[in-house]
Amino acid sequence: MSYLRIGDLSKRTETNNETLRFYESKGLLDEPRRSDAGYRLYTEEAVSKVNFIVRAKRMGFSLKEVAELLSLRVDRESSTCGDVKIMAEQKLIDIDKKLKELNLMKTALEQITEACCGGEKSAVHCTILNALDETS
Amino acid sequence: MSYLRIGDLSKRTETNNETLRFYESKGLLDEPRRSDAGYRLYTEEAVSKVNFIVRAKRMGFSLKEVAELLSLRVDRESSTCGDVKIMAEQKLIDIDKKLKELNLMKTALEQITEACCGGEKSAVHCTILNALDETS
DNA sequence: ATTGAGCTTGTAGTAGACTCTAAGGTTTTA
DNA sequence: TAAAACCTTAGAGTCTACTACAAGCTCAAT
Repeated sequence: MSYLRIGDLSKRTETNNETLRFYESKGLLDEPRRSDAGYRLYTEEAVSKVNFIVRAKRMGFSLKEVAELLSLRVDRESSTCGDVKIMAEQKLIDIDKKLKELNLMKTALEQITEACCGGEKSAVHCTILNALDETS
Repeated sequence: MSYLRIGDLSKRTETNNETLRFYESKGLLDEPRRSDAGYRLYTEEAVSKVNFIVRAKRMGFSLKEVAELLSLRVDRESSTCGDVKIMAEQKLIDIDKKLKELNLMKTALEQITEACCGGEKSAVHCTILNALDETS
């Protein structure tokens, strides 16, 4: 099929051309193939990769952490297991922590919407902090 | 009971004095009572509030968004329901989205650790992007 | 009473992550 | 074929969120 130019890639990934070049300069994206004129030519793989970066950033991971996540690569033959496993497990711990905290916030927000209009709760004042207190 | 000085508060909240003053300057923290000498005197409520800020930031919310979350306040009497409810529901949508994405990442990471050492999968190369592909 | 830890304000500096501009070459479309 | 839309690099500028002084006051402990 046909290649993607930087503008095509940015349109499909909630980014823009400058950001994509910036990610490349930071090593998050591989240097792509170039056309004769020097235009960057991307494959579909780049779309997945950029979308992953965008999502991971939204989760609160820094670009450095995103780079680490992307670098997790198990090669069965070269058996680089040790390091990869330790790192993946650490990231799993981070993610579980985020999941717990998000779930708490969710419960708190649900209590607020409930307290708001016609809920059972008779809260005179309901804030997210009150709601969290009642949650824990 | 006794008050908390800024150092006490920072020690209990994964922050430091400068950051707390910065948050105050940005309106995330109310201006606290002052001692005769002008020292900031905090209550236990401030501990909850700062801890909430720290957690929400870790979830990828910007300070602006954290301020919005903190401002969600239902007063039964003044019934400011409409706005609060709309905003809380929007934040719930954001949080659900983050939860979904985190869970996907979690599954992917688990596949990587599994592919790593002795798992059933016969992946020659396993990266987080491959794992995510197989997940979806 | 004095030393050291802790607090004050104000201002400047930094790191991370973009974002924009300039000057110019390329490709597409009317 | 010429305008409009797209691409290039290099470098400067911006925004967010701190972080680090400087100069000085206060509090607790020896």
